[in-house]
Amino acid sequence: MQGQALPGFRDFFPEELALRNHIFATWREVARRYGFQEYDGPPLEPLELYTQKSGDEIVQQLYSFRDRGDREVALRPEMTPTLARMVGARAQALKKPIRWFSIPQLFRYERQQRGRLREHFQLNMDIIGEASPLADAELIAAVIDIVRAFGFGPGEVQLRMSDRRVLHALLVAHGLTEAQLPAAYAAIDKSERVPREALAEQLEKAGCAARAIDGVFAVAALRGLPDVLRAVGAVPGGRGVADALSEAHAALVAMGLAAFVQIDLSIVRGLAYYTGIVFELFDTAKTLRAVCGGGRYDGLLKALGGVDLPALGFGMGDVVLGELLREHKRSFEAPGQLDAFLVAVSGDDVAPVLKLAHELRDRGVAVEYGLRHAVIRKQLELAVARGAARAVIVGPEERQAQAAVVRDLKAGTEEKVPLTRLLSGFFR
RNA sequence: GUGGCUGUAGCUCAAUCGGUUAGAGCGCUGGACUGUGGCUCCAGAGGUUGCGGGUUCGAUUCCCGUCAGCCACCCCA
Repeated sequence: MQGQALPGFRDFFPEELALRNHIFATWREVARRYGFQEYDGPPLEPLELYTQKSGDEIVQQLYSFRDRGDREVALRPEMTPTLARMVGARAQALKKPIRWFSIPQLFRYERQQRGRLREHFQLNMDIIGEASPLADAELIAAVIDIVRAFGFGPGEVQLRMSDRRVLHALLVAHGLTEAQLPAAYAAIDKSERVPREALAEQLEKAGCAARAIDGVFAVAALRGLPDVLRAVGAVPGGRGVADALSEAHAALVAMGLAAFVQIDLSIVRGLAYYTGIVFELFDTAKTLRAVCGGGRYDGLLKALGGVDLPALGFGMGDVVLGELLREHKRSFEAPGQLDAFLVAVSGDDVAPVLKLAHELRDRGVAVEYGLRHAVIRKQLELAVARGAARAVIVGPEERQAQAAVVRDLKAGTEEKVPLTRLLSGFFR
């Protein structure tokens, strides 16, 4: 063993890169359908870009170091600060709403687990400069269409959505103070995985009264728009706070995507900067981590020192998605298959095969041949192993006839084809 | 960063109570079938049993450390 890639980093063997490329191609295709433009930024950024608003504790999770120019730098853990800078630089000139996407490789220095490496690729789609809930619905629809494009239905994946404004109003109505809200959000976020007693204990430590704690669990248990609207309608200050959630949901219903969507107030999202609708996509078996998460972060661009524009976005990583695809055995057509493998019967046929191969390649046909002359059986073996659709056999008899024998390697049938036809239209 | 479980060939696994030369299937390479692949047969390559130390006459097996993977915590891209 010559050693391996660093912990949490991946080598991509051809089959694995084929899967990655398939994922990227699907992402780009859906982004194109939704009219998003692709952008990118540097993988290495100044450390302050991530510490200035997130606090120093995040440095623990960052892949950071001091470079030769004595600068504190970090491999990007997320794309949003870069996006904020780029948008800020041209905010005046860009027509709103801005619809951009990117597929950055992101880095995190933490112990790896399944679905969680130190590096991954993540589709980011963001809409900037639009406060309407239709923007939220637009992004959620894109998420759903991506998994649909991979062949998943509502029985396999579900998108769960909530709204920070609704959570805020309900929690305050239950007697929680602003200072207690982060603890409450954390408890709600974990309400499905962690026993209630343990969460109650943590809320007590945060200073929550017993009635408030019951309120937190009541809020976390709310499912479905009717129940949410009823809860909101019953509290003071609840008027209108669920309008955006209702409108976005109605838009998704209008698009015909209702079967994929659940209103679920246990969805919070960990990041503190979310200000409105938040959502996550899960496999229904719930054996994996969230496939995707996102939401509205209206104050973030300004906080990052940029322009004050409403914004929302989501991230979808290639690791969990890849596991989901593998788990459901979603196959795909491996690209780059050979159109033909040329076979030289005798040593005298090698030069004609080279000539034919190059002429075919000039015409865009994917062609390979044996790099050392061998018996026909060996050449055909290699042709099959390479996944060639056809073998083109050139021997003394065929050369005499200005033709070649084309063998269909799947069907096992053969036909004699004139060289002129091989070079014009037989393959493409 | 903390705790638990695991580690034998490229892959899936075997090896009696601690017993001497660590095996098998698949895959890979070569050969037989001599102008046609998948089948069959023959042969071969490939291992510091993750690594280091300890106990023992003897360690894949028992103990310690370390590294890596998995799981939980932390955290959530």
